[in-house]
Amino acid sequence: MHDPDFRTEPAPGALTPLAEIVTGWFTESARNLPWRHPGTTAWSVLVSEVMLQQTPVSRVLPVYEQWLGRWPTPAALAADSAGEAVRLWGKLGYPRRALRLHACAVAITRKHGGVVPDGLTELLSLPGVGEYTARAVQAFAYGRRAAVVDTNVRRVLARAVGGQAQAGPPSTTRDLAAMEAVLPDADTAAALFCAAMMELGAVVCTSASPSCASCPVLGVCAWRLAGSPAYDGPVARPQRFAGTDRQVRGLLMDVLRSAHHPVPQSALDVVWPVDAQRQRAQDALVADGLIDPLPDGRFALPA
DNA sequence: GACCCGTGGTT
DNA sequence: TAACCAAGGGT
Repeated sequence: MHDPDFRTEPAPGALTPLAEIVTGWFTESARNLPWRHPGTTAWSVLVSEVMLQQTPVSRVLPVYEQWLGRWPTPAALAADSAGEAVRLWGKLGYPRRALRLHACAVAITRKHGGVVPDGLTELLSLPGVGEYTARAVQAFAYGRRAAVVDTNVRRVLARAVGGQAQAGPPSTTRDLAAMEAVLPDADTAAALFCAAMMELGAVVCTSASPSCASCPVLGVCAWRLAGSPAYDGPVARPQRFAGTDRQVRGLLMDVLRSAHHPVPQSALDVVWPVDAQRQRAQDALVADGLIDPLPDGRFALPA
């Protein structure tokens, strides 16, 4: 079978209108972010991607600079302690990411000759590197064609292509297929498109109140062309924070980060009045490897 | 798929 | 002010 009208068949290697517009816009107006600078290493891309997981750019920037200033290579971080990685992580949140990034540095140093791998399987085997981060490294560090799908890309695809106000529940299979369908064929064009889609979602096609009036994709957006119908899909239930174990864990870690020496149990006990919950959180942090119980009964960041 | 894991700015 | 939101990953 073939298309009876050859003129509707895009030329091999040609970009879709969406890709054409988004990449053109990105080339003109991309934010100036340090991990996009020329000379950025694969390691610095990996560090930035992990830090940016669930954390806004503005809060990542200072910590990113500190981390790479101190640990410019995986070997440099691997030679330091996990506790220092956690301490310099500061208040970025989800400190297990710091622990995993340190474990990444060790694995890269020992198993990959100090070079961040570029294969999907090798990347996915690294601690803290999932479907998003692995492909982000392939695309942004190595310029490879990879379907990079984060929350921004999911939202832009849902609107511009799917005609929906919001993205449905995440599904790696569906999400990757949706991105593959519009991803340019060539390596460089594909990587640029991924970055452009993320940027559009982060800056223009935002979650709550998108700036459609200034959107470069307005003319081809399926959602706008459909009259901006309201979202009718499933609604995720909100997650609380106040009073949860996560808050208690955060308070405990703040004590350990601030103290530059081991602390006694009493220093941890003062952060939360509910003994059972505080103890549960503390035990979980020990199990996670974020707190190191010393033989003398005191506690410290991991060695 | 559901749930857990931090933190702080914005609405 | 409570809820929402931010370049996800692991179990």
